[in-house]
Amino acid sequence: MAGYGQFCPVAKAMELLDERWTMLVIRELLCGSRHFNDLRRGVPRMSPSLLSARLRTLARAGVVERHEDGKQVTYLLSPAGEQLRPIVEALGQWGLTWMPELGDEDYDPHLLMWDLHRNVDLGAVPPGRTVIRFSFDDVRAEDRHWWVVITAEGADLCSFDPGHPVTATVETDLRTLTRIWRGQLSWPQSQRSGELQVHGPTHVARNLPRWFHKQSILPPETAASYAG
Amino acid sequence: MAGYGQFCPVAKAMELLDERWTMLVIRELLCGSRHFNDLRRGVPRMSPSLLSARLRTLARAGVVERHEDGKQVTYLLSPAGEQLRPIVEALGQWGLTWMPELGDEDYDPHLLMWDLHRNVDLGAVPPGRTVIRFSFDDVRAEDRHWWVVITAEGADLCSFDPGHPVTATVETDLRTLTRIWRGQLSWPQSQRSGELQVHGPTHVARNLPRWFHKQSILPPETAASYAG
DNA sequence: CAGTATCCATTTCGATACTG
DNA sequence: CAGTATCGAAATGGATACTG
Repeated sequence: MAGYGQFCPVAKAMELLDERWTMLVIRELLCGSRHFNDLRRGVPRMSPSLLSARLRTLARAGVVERHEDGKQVTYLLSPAGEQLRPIVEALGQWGLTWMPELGDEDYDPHLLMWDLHRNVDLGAVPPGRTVIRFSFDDVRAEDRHWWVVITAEGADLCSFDPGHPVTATVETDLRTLTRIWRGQLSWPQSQRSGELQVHGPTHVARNLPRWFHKQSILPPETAASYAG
Repeated sequence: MAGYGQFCPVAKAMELLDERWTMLVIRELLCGSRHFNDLRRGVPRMSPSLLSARLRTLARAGVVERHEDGKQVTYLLSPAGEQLRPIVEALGQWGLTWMPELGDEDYDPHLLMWDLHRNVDLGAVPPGRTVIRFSFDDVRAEDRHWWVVITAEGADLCSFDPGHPVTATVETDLRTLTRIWRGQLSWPQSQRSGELQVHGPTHVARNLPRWFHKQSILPPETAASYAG
């Protein structure tokens, strides 16, 4: 894609940032994804070659730093990339306010659970192992059940029964949990209406909403402690 | 172009905003352009059909309002569009800081003079008619000379001699004035180095930098008073 | 002034398969 | 794990001319 041929700094910024997927890759990096396959999970509809191309472009532009530590490849935002954080947050806030409608395509249990599990507030969850099963009654069998396994080390996401005893079960539909997660609906509200039910010990049912709490976009230090 | 298939508000915002040219059209509207051909002057490399398509998309999304007053068609930002102002400003600041390099393609006397003339601080210019001629010694003859005619009513831009007596002449090269205008170089600095010369009465030479002063992005009321 | 219409070159992207 | 390779379909948009 050609540039805009304008000296305007907005134009120069958008030459880089308005390419398809680019802002979402940056969002993933802001959320703490550091490795190629982590990033892929955040943008699963993006082909790996395109993700690779975008990362190269961002690195060339000085927004992303690519580090090779032996076999391990790590992508980090440079200071320039880090300074996009308030912009990405503002775009998210704007999107939530002014483009609140979702299409059928936008509901995705993989993406939802991936985002939920990486926003577990480890400090809020009781010590020991906690296993929460999520079940979506309106999703095809294959993607219906999810397990979030929380220990002091972090939170893991499974799409199959990991075998540990389940602490509590959340039964709902994909739209409801998505709307809660986007901040358009509250947990208690949806529990009262019956759209979402938590089965398990009372204290768990009461506190669970606090365990999954979307930080707007996690600062990198915080995100690092979640790496799993 | 298909959407992203993500519930993330950033993704929903970018589905609209990351299409090529879209942010520049919004920038133009933020600067106070209200009519099709005004907008074209701000994005001259965009084909009219594409501009038309983008305006339609933005109107459908509720970011732009299209008003027909008789034959006159006016485009205005809706509240949703207006709330993009801080984002566009932040993108400009980010672009200036982190993508400061310009390519040869980015230097454009038309665009520069168009932007300069619409940022004249009418209150700072002495009463009566003031005519400033700008001459770029490194631009092909056709686009070398520009006249900015300032009266109480507003500032007009001519690419031909309008015939009025010239109050002062600015001689420089396109790169220098572009860099000044982007805030990467100061007027006095470039005058000292000789890259820019103002020929005319001393008080004019001294004050002229204050007459052209880029407001980051003009609020609409202010912009309206410049419409001409 | 405010756009439409047309048309094709180019780009871009998605899908899929494959590799060290 | 971290990508590359390939390929074709789709769409994107640039150029130009034209209209009420």
